[in-house]
Amino acid sequence: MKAIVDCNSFYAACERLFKPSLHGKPVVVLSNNDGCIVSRTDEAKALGIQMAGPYYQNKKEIEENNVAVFSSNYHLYGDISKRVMETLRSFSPQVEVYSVDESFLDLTGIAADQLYDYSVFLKHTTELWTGIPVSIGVAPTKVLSKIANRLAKKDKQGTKGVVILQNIEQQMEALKKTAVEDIWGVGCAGSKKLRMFNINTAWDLRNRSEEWARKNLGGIVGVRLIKELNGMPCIEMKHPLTTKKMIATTRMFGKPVYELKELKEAVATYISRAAEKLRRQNSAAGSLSLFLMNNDNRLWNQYHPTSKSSYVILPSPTYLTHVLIANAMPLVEALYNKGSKYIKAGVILGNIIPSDMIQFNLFESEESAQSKKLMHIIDNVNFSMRNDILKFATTGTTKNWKMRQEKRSQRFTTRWDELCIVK
DNA sequence: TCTGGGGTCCTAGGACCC
DNA sequence: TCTGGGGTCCTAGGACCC
Repeated sequence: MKAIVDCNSFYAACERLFKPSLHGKPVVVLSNNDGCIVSRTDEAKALGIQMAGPYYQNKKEIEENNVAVFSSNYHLYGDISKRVMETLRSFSPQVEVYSVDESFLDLTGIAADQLYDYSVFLKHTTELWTGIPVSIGVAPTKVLSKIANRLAKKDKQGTKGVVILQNIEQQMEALKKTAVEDIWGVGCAGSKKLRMFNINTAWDLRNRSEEWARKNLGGIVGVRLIKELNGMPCIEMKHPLTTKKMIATTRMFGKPVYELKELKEAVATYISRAAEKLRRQNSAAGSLSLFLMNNDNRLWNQYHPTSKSSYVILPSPTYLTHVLIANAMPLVEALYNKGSKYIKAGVILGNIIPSDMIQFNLFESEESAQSKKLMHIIDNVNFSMRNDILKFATTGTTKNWKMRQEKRSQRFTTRWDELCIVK
């Protein structure tokens, strides 16, 4: 059996952790640039505040109801997430961290009649050790456990936050209660199609044949989904040490950018970030792609950005920040159009290989050994001091384009000077 | 005025090869 | 006049996830 453990309103819960006065009160957390609402407590949901809705559209509701608002504080959430995952690892030898706030656990070996008690104990321990409330779904497959989890979350009182789908009767009841759009793996396009076939619940879909799914539901993707709904595992637990196949850093600017110099600074900064992630997993990138997004074609106040992109295959895979920056700058120049109003940029590192598999070419100088040391020092200093104490000059010093985060809380757990003060 | 960021997987279609 | 079949690899783009 597989469990999915999902933190309830994770970002908002992290904020509450250090502001106990917010318990029982509505709280929302905003995306980068304070753009959208990305986390809401149950109290905020009850006020009708929509997930992923733009902040400014909900502002009135928020102010009238005294909703606490926070900008995203990724230092805090990342650190709390680690504590939660560490706790989960003491309950199962195989934990797959699926996202910042959820993990799959392999519960093979737990006796069927013990699953419920074990899950309840797991839930209580996690909440006791970390202060973050969680919901748990347990079932033979990942898709079914996601369905169980959703039901646990929806009815926290009735289920006590734990739902187990062991036998077919329990599964049938759960699937009948689940609309097709709420199935993990069925998105907007898929659900529209299913509704057209008069397939409205997960139970309806479960009873379709694999052949039908192959023809009408995206080939093998659909077949897998049907099997998983029928309790036959097709989506296996992922190995914890798998490395990323692409690494991206993309961001909206805090305010529009018109100058080439500023664009170059932003791109160089994003590359520094991406290269850090690359080195953290001991990889090198073989290609770099880059996009600039402008908002020149605004019609009737509509949000209609257009983006231009370009890429380069690197002469030899690398993890060196300055080499990546040097390769990217000509691309920025080529894409830049004077007079355009740029609102976003991004870099994506691809063709990723393990760094010890780099094949140096004939003309590689001894410089690379030096550079390797330099990267090591930069990463260590930046990791311990943070705030990019060491950086490349091309990343600029003014950063007019930096994102807005006007309501960010303290980084309570990762900075000495921002610790929580108890009177 | 104001609409996030970072990933994965799959498919179709083109280029190329023998 | 006649103009194959089968395979691989790569890229772009779509769909989906949190």
